[in-house]
Amino acid sequence: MIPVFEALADETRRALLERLRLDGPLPLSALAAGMPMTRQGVTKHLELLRAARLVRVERRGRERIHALDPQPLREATEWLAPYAARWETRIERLKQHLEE
Amino acid sequence: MIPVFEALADETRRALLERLRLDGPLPLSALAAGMPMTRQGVTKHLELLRAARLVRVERRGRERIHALDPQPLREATEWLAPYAARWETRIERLKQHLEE
DNA sequence: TTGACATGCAACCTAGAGGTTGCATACTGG
DNA sequence: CCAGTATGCAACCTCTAGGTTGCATGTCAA
Repeated sequence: MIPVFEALADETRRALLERLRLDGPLPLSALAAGMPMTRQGVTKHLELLRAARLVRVERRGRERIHALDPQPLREATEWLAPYAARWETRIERLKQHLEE
Repeated sequence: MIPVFEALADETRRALLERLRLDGPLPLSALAAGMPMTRQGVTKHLELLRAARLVRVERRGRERIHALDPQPLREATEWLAPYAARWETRIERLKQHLEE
């Protein structure tokens, strides 16, 4: 059980999550392409993201499709919420943004 | 320039931020008391939080008062916002499904 | 069937995070 | 002034995160 903030601490992992959010489910090879590291390096990051329940993996033929699961990010947002009260009336704008 | 998620990745640092949020500005000695580590250990974490602009330090006599600065947490919340849209729409879909 | 592609598995390397101990420095109150 | 409190500074230790290389396995396409 990897805490979500630990998973978010790494730039590579954040990039992977962004990629999955924008482009939808992808196989490892697609995720590894364009990354400044080896495929095996990306694999390790994906394993950690999976341990943090942020990605779900599903076999499809010889590929393994990785899909985003944003649910654990909710904990993170909820942890941050009380601090948001500190930076004051900006909350309203954020609320509106979230409701869109 | 420490990215904020890296600062949030450690349980001890999150505890320090919580403490500062709830109890207001505190000297190092007060923050170190009750922590399961040495004062110097706490110092290192506070230095990192300071590098991440999450705490401001101010000398007062022989004490150094540490105060929370929640501003950088806003970046974190904003980074998370688009993902929140995902679980919101999921909930909406679920609602609609249940209403059928 | 046979390459070629997608991935898994394991061993290995290295820098830095997270912690310690020991001592130095600075301020304060009586 | 002196003793105690608050903190800084530096060296050191250990473990693991983040990356590599090399090879094995499984699957598709012709």
